[in-house]
Amino acid sequence: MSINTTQRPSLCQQCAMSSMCFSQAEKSKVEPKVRSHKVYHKSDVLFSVGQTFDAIYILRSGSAKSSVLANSGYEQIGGFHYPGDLIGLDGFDNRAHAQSIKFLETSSVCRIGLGELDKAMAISASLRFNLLQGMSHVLNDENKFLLSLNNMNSAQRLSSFLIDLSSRFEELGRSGKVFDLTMTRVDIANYLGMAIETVSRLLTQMQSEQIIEVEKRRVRIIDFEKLNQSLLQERETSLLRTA
Amino acid sequence: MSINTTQRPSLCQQCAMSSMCFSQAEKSKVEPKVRSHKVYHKSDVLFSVGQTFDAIYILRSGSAKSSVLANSGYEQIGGFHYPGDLIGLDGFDNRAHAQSIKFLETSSVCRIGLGELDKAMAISASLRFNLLQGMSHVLNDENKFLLSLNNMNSAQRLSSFLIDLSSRFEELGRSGKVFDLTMTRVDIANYLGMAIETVSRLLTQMQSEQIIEVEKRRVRIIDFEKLNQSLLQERETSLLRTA
DNA sequence: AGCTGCTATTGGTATAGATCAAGAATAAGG
DNA sequence: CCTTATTCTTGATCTATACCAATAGCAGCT
Repeated sequence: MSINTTQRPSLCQQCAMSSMCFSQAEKSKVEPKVRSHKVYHKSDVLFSVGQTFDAIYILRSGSAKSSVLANSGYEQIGGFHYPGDLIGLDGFDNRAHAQSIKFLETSSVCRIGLGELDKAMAISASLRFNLLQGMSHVLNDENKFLLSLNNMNSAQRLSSFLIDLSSRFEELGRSGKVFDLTMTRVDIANYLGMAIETVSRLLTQMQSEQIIEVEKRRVRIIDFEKLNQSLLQERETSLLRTA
Repeated sequence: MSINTTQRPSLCQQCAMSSMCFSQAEKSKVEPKVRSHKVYHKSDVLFSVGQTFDAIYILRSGSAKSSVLANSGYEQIGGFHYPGDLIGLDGFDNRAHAQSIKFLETSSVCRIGLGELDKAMAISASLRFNLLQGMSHVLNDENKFLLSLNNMNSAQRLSSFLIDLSSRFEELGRSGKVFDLTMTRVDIANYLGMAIETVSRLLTQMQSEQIIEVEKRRVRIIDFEKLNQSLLQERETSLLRTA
C-alpha cells in the first residue's frame, strides 16, 4: 500500500490540524508546509507506553495499531489507525503515553510538537475547535464501537468490524468494497475479544453465505445488505430489558 | 446521598475547569464564583442524543449514567459519572450530543457555556492544557476499561467494575470499602455486557466466597486481595497469543 | 394502606464459542 | 532455493453464560 500522492492535498485540507500547515491564503496550494514528515516501516514503533509525551501525530498514509497494557501485562489492541487519524492524544493525561503505536505497513506521519501546538492554539480559535472536535470524535467513535461490541455475538462483532473498515476506506476515497486487512487475524481476534479460531471460522462461513469473499488478507464485500442485516439481530432480551 | 458541603472547596480546587471559577488570587477562598450551578433529581435528563451542544458540565455531587443509542436503537450504557467528572465532551464532534446523561440520584452540576469556554481558552494556557488533559483522561480511562472487558469472563468484569468504583470513591475522599451502587443491576449488566441474572448470581457468589458483602444496593468489600486476584486469572491463551 | 410495576434472586437447560489438537499455507531468513 | 517460523484453517470437545421461567421483595402512586 503505497503513498498515494494524488490524495495528499485533499487529505491535508481536510486535516484537523491543517491550520498549522497552511495559512488561510495558502489553503488552495498543493504543497504543504508540514513541519516534520517521517516514514516508518512495518513493525516500527511510533511511541510506546510510558514514553514522554512531546508531540501529537497525524497518520498520512499506511496503517497502525494501538495497544495498551492490560492489568496482567499482556497486550490489548485498542484500535487500528488509518490516514487522517489523530494519534497520541492519550498523552495529554499524564504527560506520558498511555498506549503504544506500531505500524502495520510502510506509513508516514506528520508530527506536531507540543510547543508549537500550544502556541498555535493561543492564536487560532479554529485550531482550538478542531483539536477538541478531533478528540471528541475519537472519543465518540471508539467508545460507541467498543460499547456496542459488548452486546454482540461473534458474528456481529466481525460484521461490525468489516463495516467499520469499509466506511473508513470510503471516507478516504478508497474502495469500501475491496480492501486489504493489514493486521493479522490474531490482531483482529484480540481487538474484538474473541478466539482467533472463531475469526477464521466466521470469515469462511460468511464467504459460504455469499456475504464476502476472502483470500488471504484481501476482503471483498459482496452483499452489503446481508452484512448490515446480521447486525440487527441483537439478542432479544437486551432489546427488551434496556428500555 | 446529600451534597457534602465540606468537600466543595477542595473539589473545586481540583477541578480541571477551576480557572474559570477562581482567579489565581482567589484560589484559597472558600466561596466559588461558579457561573451556573443547578440541581437535578433522580431520572432527570441533563441532555440527550442529538440535542444541540452548547455547554460542558462538571458533576459536583451525585451520580449519573451516560448512554448511547446502538445501531438497532436500544439503549447502551456508556459509563457512570461521579463528582469531578467532565460531562458533555462528546458534543464537540458534531455540535450535537452523541450521548444522553440521566441522573441516578439527586445531583448538582456546574455548567460552562461554550462561548465563555472558548474566550477563556484564548487567554489561559493552563485551561487549554487542563481541558485537553481532561478529555485525554476520559479517553484513556473509558477505553482501557472497555477494552479490558473484551477479554474477561463475567466474574472478572464484575470484579473490575467494583474495583473501579472503589478507587474512584477513594479518590473522592469517600470510602472505597463501603459504598452504594446508585445504578440498578440492569444498568450494570448492560454496561458490562452480560445478563442481569449473571450479575446477581456473581454478587451472591462473591459474597459466599467472603470477598464482598451485598445488601440491596450497598456493597462492602471485605477482601481486596481476593478481589484483585480474580482479575489476574486471565484466559491462558490470550496471554500466550498476544505477545 | 393497598395495588401495581419495577427490581432482584434463584433454578434449569441449551448453545455459542473457548479451548485443545493437528495440519496446511504462507512468509521470512540463510 | 530450501529450511524454519509464522499465520491461518478446520475438526472435536467442553464449559461459561445467555436464555427461559417462577417467585419474592421494594418502591411509587392513588
